[in-house]
Amino acid sequence: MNLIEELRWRGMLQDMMPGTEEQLQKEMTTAYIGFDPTAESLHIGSLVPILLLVHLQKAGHKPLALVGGATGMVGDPSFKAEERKMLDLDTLQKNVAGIKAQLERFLDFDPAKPNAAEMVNNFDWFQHISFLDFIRDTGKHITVNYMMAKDSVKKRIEGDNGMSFTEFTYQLIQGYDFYHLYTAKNCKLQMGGSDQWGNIVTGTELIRRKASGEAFAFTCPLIKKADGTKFGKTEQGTVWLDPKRTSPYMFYQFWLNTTDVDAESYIKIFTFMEQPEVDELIAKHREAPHLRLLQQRLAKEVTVFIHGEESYEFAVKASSLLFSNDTAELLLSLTEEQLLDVMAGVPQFEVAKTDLEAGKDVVSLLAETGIFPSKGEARKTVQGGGVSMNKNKIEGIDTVINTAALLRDKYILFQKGKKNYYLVKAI
RNA sequence: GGGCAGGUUCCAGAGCGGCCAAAUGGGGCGGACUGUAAAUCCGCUGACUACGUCUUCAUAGGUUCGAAUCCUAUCCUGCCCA
Repeated sequence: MNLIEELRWRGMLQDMMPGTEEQLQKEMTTAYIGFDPTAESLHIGSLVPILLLVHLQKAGHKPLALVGGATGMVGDPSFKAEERKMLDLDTLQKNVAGIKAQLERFLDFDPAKPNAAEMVNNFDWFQHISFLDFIRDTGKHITVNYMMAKDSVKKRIEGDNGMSFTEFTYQLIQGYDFYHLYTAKNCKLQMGGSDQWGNIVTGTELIRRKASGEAFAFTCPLIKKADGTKFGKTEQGTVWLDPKRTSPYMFYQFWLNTTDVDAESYIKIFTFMEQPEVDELIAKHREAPHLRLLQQRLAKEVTVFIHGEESYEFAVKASSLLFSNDTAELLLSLTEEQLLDVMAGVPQFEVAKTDLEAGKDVVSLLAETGIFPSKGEARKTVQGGGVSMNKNKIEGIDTVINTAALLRDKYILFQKGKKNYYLVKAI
C-alpha cells in the first residue's frame, strides 16, 4: 500500500490536489504541516497532523514540522466566527518552544537519514521581511477577489463580527510559508486539516505564480464525534499531550470512553495497526460490544504512543481499581504507597488536618479545596446525589467530615459523578 | 465624515420602567438506565454568612420611590451612503 492508499483506507484523506499521488511515487518528497502555537503544549487535536507526518516519514518521505511563530501572531480566521485573541510575544515564544520539544518525540530527526525530519519556525524568515517588501513582492500575485472567495473566510465576511485586515492577511502569510519552503527546501507538499485547504491552496497558487513551480497538497478530515460535537474535550477541558496537563491516566480514560461508533474510525486514524488486525477487532467488537475490546485497544495504542508503555500500565491499573465494584473495601486495604500509585493521575488537593479534627461540613470542604468552584455548586451537586466519598455516596449537605474518613490516616477520595476522582490529602 | 441597526447571564436569543438573577433553545454538570457506550427520561446551571442578602444586562454619568428597560457621553460591531 502506498502512502495515499494507506491514508485513504484509514479515512484520513479529505481533499487532494491532482498529481499528488504521482509526485509521492516519483521521488522522496519533502512535505510540511504547520502547528499553531496557541498553547505551550499540543493537544489531541494536533494528533492527526502529527500522525500524518509520521505516516509520511514511514513511507520514506521527508517531514517538516513548522511551528507558526509568525502566523501565531496573526491568528487563523478559517471557519471561525470571531476574531482571535492576540498572544503576546513572550507567550508565543514559550509556546513555540514547548511545541517544538513535543514534536521532537514523535518524528525521527536523525540527520544521518536522508528523510530525517526537520523543524522550522516561520518567524525565522518573516522577521526579516518588511511590510512593504511583502505587499510588493507577494501581495501583488494574489487578488483580494481570490482571497475573499474562500469558504474559510466566508463566515467572517458575511457574519456579524467582521474581520480585521490582520486576520484577512493570514492566508497570504501561510501561503508565503509554503512558497518559502518550496524555494528554500524543495518542499512540494503541504498537508493539514481540511479547514486548512483554503490557506494551502493559496500557497500552491503563490508557488505557481511567483516561482512558476508546481506544488501539491492534501488534507485530512477534521475529527468529529458521531454526534457532531467537538472532538478532544472532556469535562476537564482539553486533552493535552503534556502529561503535566493531562495525566496519562486521564488520557487513557479519554480514549477508553470513546463511543462505539467513533471507536471504529478512531482505531484506524489514531493507531498504526494494520488493516487485517483492525478488521478482525472491529468484527469482534460488533459481536460483543459490552466487552469494549475496541476501546481498550484504542486506548492502549494511543497511550503507549504518546506516554509510553509504563504510563499505560499505570493507567490501566488505576482504572481497574477505581472502576471495580467492590472498591470501597479495596480502598481501605490499600497501603499508602499503593494508594498514591493508583492516584498518580488523579487531581490532588489539600486540607488542614486540624480542620478535620474539628469536623468540617462537606460543602465547605469541597469548595475550599477547590474541587468545586463555589459552595453553591458543591451544595447542588451533593443534593443531586453526585458526590461520593471513598466510594460511598454522600447523603446530605449536612454531612460532617472528620478524621474518621481518612484513608491511611491521610487521604480522602472524592468522586464527582461517576468518573471524576479527586484525592484530598490532610496536612 | 453622514445615516441606520445593534452590544443581555457559557453560546444563541427574548425582555423594552416595578411581577427580572432575567423567558426559550443549545451547551455544560449531576441522577436513573447501561457496557466507565449510544439513545431516552429527570434535576441543576451568578455568588454568599441562603425562606434573606449581594454583584450582574458594553463603559461612565443622569432621570426616577424604583432601570437590563428612559436620557447623555464614550467605546465596540454590522449595514448603507460619502
